[in-house]
Amino acid sequence: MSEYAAIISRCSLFQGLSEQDIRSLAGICSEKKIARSELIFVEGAPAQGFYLVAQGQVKIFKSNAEGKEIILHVCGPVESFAEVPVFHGAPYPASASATQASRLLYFPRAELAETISRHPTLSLNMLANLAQKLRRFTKQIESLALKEVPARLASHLIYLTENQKHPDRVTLRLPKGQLANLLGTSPETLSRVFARLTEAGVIRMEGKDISILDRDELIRLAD
Amino acid sequence: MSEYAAIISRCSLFQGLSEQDIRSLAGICSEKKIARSELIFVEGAPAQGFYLVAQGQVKIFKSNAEGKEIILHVCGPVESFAEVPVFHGAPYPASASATQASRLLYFPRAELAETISRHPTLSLNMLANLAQKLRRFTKQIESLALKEVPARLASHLIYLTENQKHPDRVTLRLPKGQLANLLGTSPETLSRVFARLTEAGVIRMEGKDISILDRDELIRLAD
DNA sequence: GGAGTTCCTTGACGCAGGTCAAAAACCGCT
DNA sequence: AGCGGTTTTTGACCTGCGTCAAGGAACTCC
Repeated sequence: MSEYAAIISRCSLFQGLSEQDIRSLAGICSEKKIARSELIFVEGAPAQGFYLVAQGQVKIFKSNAEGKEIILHVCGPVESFAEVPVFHGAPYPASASATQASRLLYFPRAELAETISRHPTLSLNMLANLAQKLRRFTKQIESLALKEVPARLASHLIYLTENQKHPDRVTLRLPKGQLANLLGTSPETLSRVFARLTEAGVIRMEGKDISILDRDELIRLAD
Repeated sequence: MSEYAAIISRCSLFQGLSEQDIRSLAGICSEKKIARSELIFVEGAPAQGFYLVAQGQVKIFKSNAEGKEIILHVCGPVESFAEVPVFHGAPYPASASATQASRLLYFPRAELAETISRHPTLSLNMLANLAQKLRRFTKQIESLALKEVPARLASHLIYLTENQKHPDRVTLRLPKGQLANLLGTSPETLSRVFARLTEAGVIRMEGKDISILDRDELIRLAD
């Protein structure tokens, strides 16, 4: 099995496809190497396909004229992004750039369309995938509109501990400044909130490694 | 053609289906009458199907313990909501209630699954539909995180004028207090911002009817 | 080892907007 | 027309957090 096929077969989008289908997808896609902090596409650019992260990490974000940015999503290996524009010729609704040097697989829209229509499984996977993203956005909107920064941070920390071996220890996969953008706040404010949580004995920080000392309190803070 | 079939055939989800399919869908669904401000479902409740608005208006929202709420979406006639849970047994991610007395068509998940898998067109419609909603959420997140209230209101007003006959006149379909929830602010703040815009000669208000006097300025304010 | 970079923290300050309270306008009903 | 209920407006007050500025800390590259 080719390396591309191996990556593709591990992506949730393509679960349940035959080995032959995977091979044909591997034939369709092309590889892109992206340097750290390089732009992959900008909001408003015409969209011709979607991406799958093979290695590295990518952020999807919006920014305004003053350079303030909000991160919508962070994608690691075997996650896909920019599927949305595939379904109506519209331009990308947000920008993407690499937070680490990355290797991506790119699937052009045109070649993909045929595969999708031939495979009900694939449509259903994509539906589940989009539905999942909608849920996450829902949570993010709720956070921004209804919670203040300490609650947002608390629920993010709890979220990070979920689906993970050790329940009381997390490692941030993002620099703190970027985490601030993800939570819709400023680095300064985030730093202060971290300090307060440490002060209160709820967490302990060593660089990007965080220990949860009082999970119950964290849950209470998250609302 | 039955009344249900007529409504179903006007919904974007079901475009391109045969008349016979529409009839079979009409057979699947059931009608629910909902009084103004009645709850349709609450966040966290198990989800067994999705809805289509036949008459009236429904809001999808989240609220926290203190009763603060953020409106995620407002649906009018021939719009569908709560499609997301159809694709994974998960509970509703938000609550829904009627902002006006409404009649809804309800499609149970189980009966629907069969129809979906039989109709690639339907999957593609749903994909387009979900993609559309993702775009809207993207905008909402951007608004909340990157813009202040006047900019949010300005872009909402501009949005309302789009897809509409008269470009300089809009009628709010929501009470102002609810609009505040949609924009992620309080009725008091919204009222003040409206007053400032009127003062500045950008708009004129007569109850729920708003005239745009200076569209360019509104666009500038929206960022 | 020193000189940039990039990232993080801390302090001081100001303001957008949330909250509380009360008045005013509006609405459907009888 | 008048009444009880919502909805909207206005004023006064207060606070969370964004911003500016400056100092550390950690990492990379000669």
